[in-house]
Amino acid sequence: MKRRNTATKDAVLSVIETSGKAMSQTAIEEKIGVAINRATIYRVLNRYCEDGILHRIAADNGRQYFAICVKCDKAEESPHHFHFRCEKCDTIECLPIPVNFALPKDYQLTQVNCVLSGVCKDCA
Amino acid sequence: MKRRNTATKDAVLSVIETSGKAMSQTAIEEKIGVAINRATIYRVLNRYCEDGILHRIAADNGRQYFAICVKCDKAEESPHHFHFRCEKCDTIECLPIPVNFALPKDYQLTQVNCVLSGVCKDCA
DNA sequence: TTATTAATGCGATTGAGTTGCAATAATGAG
DNA sequence: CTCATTATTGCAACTCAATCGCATTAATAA
Repeated sequence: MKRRNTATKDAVLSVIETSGKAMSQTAIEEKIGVAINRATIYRVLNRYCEDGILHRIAADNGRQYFAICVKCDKAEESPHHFHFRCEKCDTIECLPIPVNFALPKDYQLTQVNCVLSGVCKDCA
Repeated sequence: MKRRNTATKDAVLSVIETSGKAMSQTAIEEKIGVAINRATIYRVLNRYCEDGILHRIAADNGRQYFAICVKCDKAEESPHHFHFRCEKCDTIECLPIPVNFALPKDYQLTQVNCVLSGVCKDCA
């Protein structure tokens, strides 16, 4: 299914880029300025994830956050990193800390989701 | 608020103990045999978490899982470990792999939630 | 045995995320 | 540029996990 360029898609990506952090649908809707339907935002986010533009973080508050990871397209040896969710400003940022582990024999890995929570340096 | 002993509480803990893994409310309700209200199960689970009997794992499928961690009461230096969620049998197990990281300056940590997903050794 | 109040069941509610469907609009062909 | 195709959007309804209010039940201590 070929993608089309729309103002909505650009606006969503732009808001996330500007924030420099991972954002939830709610946060995006608040910051985006124009009125965009909730379902549309989710669809845009999901498409970006499919296309490898964004990555999805499942936070311990049960919500999904979406981030542009600069490392994603660089084919690094350690694509998995920790995330930090600030309970005060409700944002998630990608920490430059690789996640290291040795999975036991016969386990097959498809997803890594590591989120540390607390108060970030800006809110401390 | 003083706790009271009830058959429900014992049954919930027993099911989790028997499974040896982390379980969701749904899984507990299925396995427990007797009919216990959904809200009650959640309340029991939340109370056990408050009391330090269980710990809560927020999985990347958006659901909560509850586990008895044998290490919880041993005051280890590394209480945080990885969890593995099997996408086939829908269980989560605590892996004996410590989570190591050095949080940047001025960050305050309150929660660690690390979940690896894929197929476990029993389902491979 | 009785009073206190924690625990439970039920139904309603919240909140995140998804889906069906009709309307709109981006793109490529002519 | 015009038109047809179909991706995208908005809206409303819906699913699912989890919570909450309230009346009822039952564990505990006096």
